Amino acid sequence: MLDIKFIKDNVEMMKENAAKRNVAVDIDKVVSLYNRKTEIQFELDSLRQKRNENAAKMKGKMEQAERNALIEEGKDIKAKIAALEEEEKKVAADYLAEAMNVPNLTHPSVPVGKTDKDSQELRKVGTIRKFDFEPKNHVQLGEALDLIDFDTASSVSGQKFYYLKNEAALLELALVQYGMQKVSKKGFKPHLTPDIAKASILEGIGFNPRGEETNIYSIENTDQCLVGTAEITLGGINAGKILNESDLPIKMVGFSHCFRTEAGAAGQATKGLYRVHQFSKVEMFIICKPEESDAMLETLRGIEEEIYQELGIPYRVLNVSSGDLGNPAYKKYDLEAWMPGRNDYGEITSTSNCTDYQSRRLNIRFKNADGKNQFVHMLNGTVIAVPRVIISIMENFQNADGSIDIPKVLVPWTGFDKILPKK
RNA sequence: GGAGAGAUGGCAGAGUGGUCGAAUGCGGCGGAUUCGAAAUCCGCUAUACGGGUUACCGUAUCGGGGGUUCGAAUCCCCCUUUCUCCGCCA
Repeated sequence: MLDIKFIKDNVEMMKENAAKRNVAVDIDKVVSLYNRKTEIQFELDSLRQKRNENAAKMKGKMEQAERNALIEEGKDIKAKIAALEEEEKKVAADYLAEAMNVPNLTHPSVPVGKTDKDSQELRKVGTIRKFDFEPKNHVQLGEALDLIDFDTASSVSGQKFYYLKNEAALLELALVQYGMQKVSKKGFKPHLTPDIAKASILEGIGFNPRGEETNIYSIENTDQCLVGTAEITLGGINAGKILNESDLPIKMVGFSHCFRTEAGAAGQATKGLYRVHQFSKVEMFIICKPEESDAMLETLRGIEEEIYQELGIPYRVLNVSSGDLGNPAYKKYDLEAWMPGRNDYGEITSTSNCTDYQSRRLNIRFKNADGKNQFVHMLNGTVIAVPRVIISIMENFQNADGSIDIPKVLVPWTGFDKILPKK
């Protein structure tokens, strides 16, 4: 959601922006619905003023005939208000439905393009290993080392679920510990978050919890959903609040399970742990003043890079193209890790500056130096998306004898430095 | 899951149909007093939207939604949520 006044004043620019981002939205319709809504509100206000004045006249004692006349007038006003309110409701709903589809503005440095292929590679970090043996992918390794069980999970839970077993189970916990410790030492307050949130919060963050295209599991007979990311519950913490300027920036790091229906996603590119219905994730979230958000995005990207350098996983940094940003993001960086099983890079983190797009929907503001309430800027970034990091570790650090090396920084949390072949 | 009691401004807390955007206290801001401070006294002290675009005016908001009424913080219905007690449970 953007400031409607800004949209009204920049109709052409908003149309170009939506086109650039591959978003079908009727800007003219948004503006005309808003104008009609304002007209109706003005009429309603005048009618209500009349009603209030009419009622005020009846406060004291008066002739019954005079009172009856006023009551008749009041009834007449009441009917007019009711009719207009009906129309207002309809127009307001239509307006909101269309306005919600307007994407955020786009940072000037974002490469224009339709898909992820148009994203700009900023740099590659780390050395891609040349194997002197035939490397296995993580599915093969997982089976050989008794680390991952897809078959049992599919009979117990359904396809695209998995059991992590033995060292892999401990590796998940180690990654979560490592991520939470690492980032909380940088001033991010650690949170364990609910895995369920209300649909209204999902919408505020920019997810669409309903409809055929949705990637969200909803809970039958409630207005609650399984979260797709802790971004939802971390962002929801301050919904409706007016924050003090001195409290900003607010930096949080949260752990949650993430649930995604992944409707229609299947095939070789998403096999194994790469795209699953449930996974664990550590996520950063920042609420800050508007002028700080550009720099905060670089901070988040920097932390992500530091982590993958420490883990020793080769990666590249992408400046995500306009068509692949999603509605809330103003600018987004993805880190893609080298995954030998794909013989390609695969997305491992994503950090976005959503400016005031989410804060408008969630109504999160701060009182600025002039005493005015201003919308905050909100950003998020992945620390550890557990299954994809496990893929990267298993595939990059496998040895000819079938064992897998554990990155040094994780050893304090795993308690072992190697996963050995089972007898 | 059952029973009961609540939800009012930054906080505490009055208010059971029109004189209530809301008493009073605390807190906050400004001023008086003082060499200065404390104490005391006086005044001000919610948000959003819309119109004048300055000192103003209007509308809405007393947990949320719906209803009754000429008129609702106040009456009715539904929901949410908090507390207390009981049950169940890791």
